Amino acid sequence: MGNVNKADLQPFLDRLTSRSVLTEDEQQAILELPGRRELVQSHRDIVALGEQADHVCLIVAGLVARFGEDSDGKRQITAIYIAGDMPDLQSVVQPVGSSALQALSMATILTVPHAALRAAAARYPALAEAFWRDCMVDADIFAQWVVNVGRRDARERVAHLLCEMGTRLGAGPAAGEVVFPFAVTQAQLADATALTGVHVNRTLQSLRRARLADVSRQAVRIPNWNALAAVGDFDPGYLHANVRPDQRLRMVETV
Amino acid sequence: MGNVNKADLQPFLDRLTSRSVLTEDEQQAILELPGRRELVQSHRDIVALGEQADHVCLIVAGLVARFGEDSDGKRQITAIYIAGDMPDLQSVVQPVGSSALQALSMATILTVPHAALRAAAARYPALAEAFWRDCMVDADIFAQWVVNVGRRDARERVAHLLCEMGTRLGAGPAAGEVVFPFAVTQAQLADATALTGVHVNRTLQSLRRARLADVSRQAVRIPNWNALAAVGDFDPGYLHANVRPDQRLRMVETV
DNA sequence: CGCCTTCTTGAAGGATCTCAAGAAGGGTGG
DNA sequence: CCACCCTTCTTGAGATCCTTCAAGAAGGCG
Repeated sequence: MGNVNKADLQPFLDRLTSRSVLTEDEQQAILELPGRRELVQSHRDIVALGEQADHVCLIVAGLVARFGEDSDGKRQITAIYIAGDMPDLQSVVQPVGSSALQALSMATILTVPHAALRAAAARYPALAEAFWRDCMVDADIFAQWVVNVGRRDARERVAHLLCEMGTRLGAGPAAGEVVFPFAVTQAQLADATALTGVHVNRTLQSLRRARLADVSRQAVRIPNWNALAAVGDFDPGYLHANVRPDQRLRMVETV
Repeated sequence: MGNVNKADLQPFLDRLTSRSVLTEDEQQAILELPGRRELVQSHRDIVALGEQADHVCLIVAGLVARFGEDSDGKRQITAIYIAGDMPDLQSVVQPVGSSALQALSMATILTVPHAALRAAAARYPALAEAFWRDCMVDADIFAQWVVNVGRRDARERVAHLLCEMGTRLGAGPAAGEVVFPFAVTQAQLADATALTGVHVNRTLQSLRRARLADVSRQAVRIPNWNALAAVGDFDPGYLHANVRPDQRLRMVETV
């Protein structure tokens, strides 16, 4: 489906440099990663359950989710990934995963060989560090997701999820109205919040009536960010987004 | 209090080498890590919420949990750590965490300076790799925890948790009766399973009546491991425990 | 135009929570 | 060694949030 384009890798590099300090050379090494562009249809597996991979995928466009599954087929989304994310970066170091990756909507991905990432990490320890750090942010999000699903009621859960996605997509927080694209079905929201589709529907209606959030098939409109964040008990710290430049990290020396 | 003992570090090294291939020198570097032994009372914070740490903690004995908290004070355990675990290893690369670490029972820990771990990782890239890998196993456990809390009912949830802890503590799976020490209160089980203490109590009674598990304040007795695993829909793959020696991983070259 | 997915609504049932209070257990000091 | 206290465990009854089941409406795409 076509070869890699530097523009495809830029969002991933931006993601890394938003939290880690990288030299010019190190940044260049990221932009020069090889990869193959692919188009994935909605509901199609990108990584199947238990599959042993020799490449990772970088999301260029669209939404991708990590799925866990109960034996009686009840699905649970454990993470949602957006453009610039490398959802299975951990497979570089742990090739057999225990969950599946599936496109939530039509998505464009870039597959990058493990070998290339390992070579880059071996050449530049700061890249290994940045990779590790990025994975730990994902782990923080997992932990927060447990709290969300475990300790909040339907309305709070949905509100929290909308705030998380709005923040990660760079739309919030903001004083006025916030609108961001978020093309998921109510059934997918149900899989993410551990509710049923029916109850997600009623919850979205309730949020809309309360003028807290208006979720359509294409986008989310949040008239008052702070009000929704209060309902969802949302504290963005765990996302490690919007890190101030002087707080970006680098432990290793420059080679 | 008191100084580090090599015997304290051995379980951590065993944990690392159970999944990663390390040379003699690398193993020695782990065993020579400096640290301070400390005793932590039950219910005491080891790492407070949002605290910036300059050291990690290694559990020598006892149980430690990662806590998330709702704004109205409802607590949720997002992970339980046992002897040999380094619950905040990720802080080496991400020093400000977004959750607290608290002792579930009286625990002995070893505090190890970040500087020492960073030096070891810089000297031996295979150690950095092993650290990263270990963190990713924890992340896999988080993801599974989301499924557990999100998609299983009370009985399944408790059964799954018991199987997970039994497996991690090296007691299961086994054909006959399995007994392992697990000193938690019902309130703590409730925090872990996202139930109330009252309902955990009734659920434990139900498991006991069904001869599936007998949970006391000190230990867990599982008369029939496979039966409990079936109830809890437990598939141990995500724990990456009991990895065959030939499946242990090393990506980097030896220095 | 017709089909298939997604959304919407109603009604009934159930799993879990909340509130309340008493029993049991473990440790401490007199 | 007993008395006391505080934590933990246990039990009951009523309330509630969410699910399940069912069916029709709306929306998108060939």
